Amino acid sequence: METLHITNTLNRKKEKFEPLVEGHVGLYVCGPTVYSTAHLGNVRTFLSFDIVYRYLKHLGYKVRYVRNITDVGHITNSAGDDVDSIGNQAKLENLEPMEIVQKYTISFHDTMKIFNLEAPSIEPTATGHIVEQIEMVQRIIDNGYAYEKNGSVYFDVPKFAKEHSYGKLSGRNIDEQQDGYRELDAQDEKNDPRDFAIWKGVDETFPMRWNSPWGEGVPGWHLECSVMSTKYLGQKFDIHGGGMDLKFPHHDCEIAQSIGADGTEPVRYWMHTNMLTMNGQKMSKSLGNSVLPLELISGNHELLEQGYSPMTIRFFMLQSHYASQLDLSNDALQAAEKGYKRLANAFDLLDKVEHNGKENISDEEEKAVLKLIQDCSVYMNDDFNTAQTLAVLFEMSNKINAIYNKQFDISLLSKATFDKMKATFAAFFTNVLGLKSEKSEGSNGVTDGLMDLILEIRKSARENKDWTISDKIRDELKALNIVVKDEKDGGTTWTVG
RNA sequence: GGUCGAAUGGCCGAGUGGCUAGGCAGUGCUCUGCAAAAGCAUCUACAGCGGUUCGAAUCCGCUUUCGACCUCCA
Repeated sequence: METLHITNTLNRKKEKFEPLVEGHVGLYVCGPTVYSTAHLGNVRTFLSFDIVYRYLKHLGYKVRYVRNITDVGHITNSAGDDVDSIGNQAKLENLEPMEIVQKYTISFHDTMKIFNLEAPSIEPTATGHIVEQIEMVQRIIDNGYAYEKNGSVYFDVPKFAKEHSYGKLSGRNIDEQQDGYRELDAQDEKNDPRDFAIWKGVDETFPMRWNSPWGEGVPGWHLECSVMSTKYLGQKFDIHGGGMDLKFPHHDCEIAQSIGADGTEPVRYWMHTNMLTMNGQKMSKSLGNSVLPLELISGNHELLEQGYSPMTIRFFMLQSHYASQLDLSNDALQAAEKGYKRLANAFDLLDKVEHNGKENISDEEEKAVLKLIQDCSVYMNDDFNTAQTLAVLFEMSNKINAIYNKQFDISLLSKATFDKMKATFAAFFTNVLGLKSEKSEGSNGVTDGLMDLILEIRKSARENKDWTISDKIRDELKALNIVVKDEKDGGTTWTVG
């Protein structure tokens, strides 16, 4: 594929991507609710959109990437009681709601950084856009798609559905939804069980609340995304993403709200990432099978045999397509760890291999490498196929390794092609896939100096064919997790891990 | 019950109507003082049953199994 194609979950078809404004892309992703630590499933979704963001930029687009922070606890009805997730957590931790928000926002940012995710261009908060949310509620009321009851405002789904399509993202038929709903609670004031709150009146027992034309309350869950995407990207914008589990009701409601308020279908390309599973089941807090990023890195979790580095985890996730379910398991992670190391090792060699200037070009080899170079883009253009792109990088690493170890005659390639392969490998490894070498993190000036000294001593031992000493040094270092490699040309390298 | 999506070799995972994805593990060879790494070669596949087709793991139907959403979730 010469140009980027994206699977649009609105129609489940792979479509050619053409931005609204040439050269610019507006990207909105539903961010986290900051009332607890993000788990790995959350990381997977944001990682998937990190790739989208990075690749769009790689293609030369100017991207405005908006990812919100939900810092208003949505009011949910649990066992007849209204509960606000952030307020609830604040009570548990004996903190102010905004302290909870601050604590978990920082934690979220730290986690994103650990996995080398780029920060979005704008990270707006729900609490920072209360005014705009009230205004949007008013527009929806003015347009006749919402009604006020006892200080709350509800979106009138049946009325909207008569004039527009409702539930098309999730493929839901409005008329068939009646049965699936629970019996109305006695205090439920909606006209129809399918209606949803866009403003929810609360009393003084809720610490987070704002004044509005309908009394004190909090904005509805779905509203903030509609408001902030409209504010920063416009009434109509290019890409809206999120986890599959947000398709319904969250995203279907967003569409309804935008049309209800401004008469505009807001999103041109919807993207949904699939779930990370653990033992075949969706990872979620309520199921109690979630793994926290730091637990996976340290290995400190009852289901884990060992810890895995952040880049191993990133690589592991990139080996599958974002739209497929991915199951977390020790076997898969261990395989990923070795695979990542192999690729990272080739990346580290890029600086050490140079073309010798002699060209005795083989058409076949030249063509094969040129195809690899092109394939990186071809596969990324095909709905961000990171798995295939990694496969191409592995093929390039074969070449790079072979050249480095003099198992392949570099003169069979032109200097131009060879240099292009190096540049492509580096660009896709670091900029597009967001991987980096973790090697250097175990060393510093002192270790480097010590290692030089030790290896110098070992070198003289080897020159004297004193294998006892040289092997002892190698074995003892190995016990310290330092791997020593003797290379063909007589040199010796070392790595941690 | 409704909606949607899966089922690929020992494991993980891409994927297209005809052309060996890739990684991990295994086997053989080369290189090497020995290792390690690396390179080359090689072995295990497309849930089952029908259908469409010159040709299907890929399209269609049925069966079985599994998952997601329908309540907060990325």
